[in-house]
Amino acid sequence: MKIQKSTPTLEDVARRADVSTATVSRCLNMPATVREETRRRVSEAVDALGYTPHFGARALASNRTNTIGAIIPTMENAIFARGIQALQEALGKAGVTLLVASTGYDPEREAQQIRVLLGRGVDGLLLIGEARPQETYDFLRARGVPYVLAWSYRPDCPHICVGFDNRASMRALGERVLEAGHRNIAMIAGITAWNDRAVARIAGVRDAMKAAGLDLPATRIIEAEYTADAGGAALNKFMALDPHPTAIFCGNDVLAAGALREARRLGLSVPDDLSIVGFDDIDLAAIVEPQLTTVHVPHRRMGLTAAKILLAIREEGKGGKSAVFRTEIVERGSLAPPHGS
Amino acid sequence: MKIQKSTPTLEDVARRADVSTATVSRCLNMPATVREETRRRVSEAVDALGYTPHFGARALASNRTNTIGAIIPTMENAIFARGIQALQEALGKAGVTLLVASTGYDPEREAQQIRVLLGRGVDGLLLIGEARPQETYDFLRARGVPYVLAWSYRPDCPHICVGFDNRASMRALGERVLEAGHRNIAMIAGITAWNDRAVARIAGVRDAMKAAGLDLPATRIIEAEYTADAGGAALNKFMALDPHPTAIFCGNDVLAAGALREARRLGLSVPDDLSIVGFDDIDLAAIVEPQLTTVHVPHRRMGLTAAKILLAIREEGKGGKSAVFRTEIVERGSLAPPHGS
DNA sequence: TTGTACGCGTTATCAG
DNA sequence: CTGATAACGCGTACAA
Repeated sequence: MKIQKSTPTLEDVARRADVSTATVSRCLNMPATVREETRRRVSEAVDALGYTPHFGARALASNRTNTIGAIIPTMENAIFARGIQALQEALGKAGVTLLVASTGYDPEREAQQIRVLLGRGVDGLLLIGEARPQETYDFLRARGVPYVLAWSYRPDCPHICVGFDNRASMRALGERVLEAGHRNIAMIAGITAWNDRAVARIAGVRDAMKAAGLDLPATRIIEAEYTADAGGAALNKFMALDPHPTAIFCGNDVLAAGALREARRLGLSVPDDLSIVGFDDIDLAAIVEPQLTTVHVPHRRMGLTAAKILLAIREEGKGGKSAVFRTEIVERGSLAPPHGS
Repeated sequence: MKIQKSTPTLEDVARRADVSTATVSRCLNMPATVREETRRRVSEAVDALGYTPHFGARALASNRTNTIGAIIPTMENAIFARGIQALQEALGKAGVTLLVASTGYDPEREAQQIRVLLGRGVDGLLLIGEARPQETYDFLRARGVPYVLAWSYRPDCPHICVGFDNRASMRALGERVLEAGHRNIAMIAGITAWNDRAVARIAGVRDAMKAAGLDLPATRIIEAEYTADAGGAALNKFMALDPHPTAIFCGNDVLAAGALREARRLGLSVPDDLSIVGFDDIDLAAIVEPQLTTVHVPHRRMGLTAAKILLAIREEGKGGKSAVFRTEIVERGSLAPPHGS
């Protein structure tokens, strides 16, 4: 008596069902082409043995993995977490597995992760944003991997994108702030290196100001990591100015929440002494006090749409159309006209 | 002239470096056994071609995947996001890829995801908490997959765990609340079905109360999804009671933040009219106003330790020891003695 | 130190 | 409808 310790293989199943391995394989992949009776015998053997196909072998032989890869800056950001979760759900329903990797906003690590995922034979790739070294794009193209850029969209982008126009969105918010009467403005931006969303959001603010004949000099912009603490520290510097800004744009809601907290610590009242606006409309935006005026982005819908596009590309080999989402401004309590206007 | 469209293989590299495929393979896996000069030529060819080993082939030949799977309830929860991120970083440094799947708190989907990951040949598995059907454990054992339970620990747990004692932690917080003088208490708990953390946290509150000769009847507990809105709704119900509770325990910080917001909406002052305490100490806890008194849990360190254990198990085949973390109470502004004490 | 050759579990292409 | 059998890309004894 020998104990079957190792995982059962196709051959084990074939032997038990008294057919060839080819037939078993067909039962699993194209059941329609197998006689009813045979199929029954096979599937009986399959679950008697608790057989599971070996993924690696299957990938090797078929050159297909039913796998999509997503490479994001970090999981510790609610916006990616939500979107990726939605992506995963949609993919899962189609029988496709999602592999997630993160880069810490480092383009080199992104390139490396792309290799890893390609090595794992992903059928397609989701990347965040457009900013990355040309070599990375070259590599992608050389390999012929379908990829989609998410969370970012601009007119004339030469790639398949599913996202929204960060610049135009921020410009719209900028106009709203200017309409309220603010003229002394500053911005706590995200780190712009290899982050086109951060860059675009700055440009959006500048667009709005330029249209009003104003300027946003570099000295009025502080780049900060996407943490509440960094947002608070930046706010502190701005408030040391005299006169200090009456309105502060933040690269995202986390920065804005941090700025808000720091303002309170300084004894300032928001929005009476100072207006603060964010971006993304994550849950946090409606939890802090006052609630944040911000730009609402449909993260989950973007994840869903990305899934659709990725699946379509995978099926039809090529093609795939970009998808743009509209954002909208959510007015809450953190924005008001400046004093004396 | 033919364009190399398909992925380069070991053989391509070998040809280009003018060595055998075996040597290339060795360069990649046991560099020490290859002459310096040869190694140089090979690695040159490798990145000239942008070669990446084919995962499936490697898994097939070596019967090893360098892959660990993690199955979590959801990515949309900061505590898992942080822990998983840390896990991934630590695993990545060891050259191991992390596969993440999520279940939406559904044990059936968990069982299914386990199957999927096993099919992909993961060398080990990280699961959240201890509560799952016995069949799932049986299956795991039958397959001989090493697994670790995380975010949860209790004395006498028969599995390898890396976590903290939810019950004792919440009991400690409960004692603090009772010390402050509260006697009229309620709890907004997480959904307890298949969630031993939620169950343990309730038990912890009860332990503390029982020790003080008090009782927490089921009518003083509302189970809510881990969202701010659900927390707010639950708080609303409790405040309709007369007399209403003076202190409210929350299953986690998100529930607490939601309760806090709702309290403000009702015109209540926290902590003057009502004390609210949370659990987890996520960033949010220090952002809301007043800041939350809560239980600090070292999520990142747990992820790191889980990685270590998983890697060790993978290396040594079996074994592996549980790791317990101490939590600590963080006193902030949301807890104060009740009125008139 | 390096090369040869076989096998890993599956799919796909043929004949039957 | 089913069965041989040749890939698929890599790791690893075994030889040299």
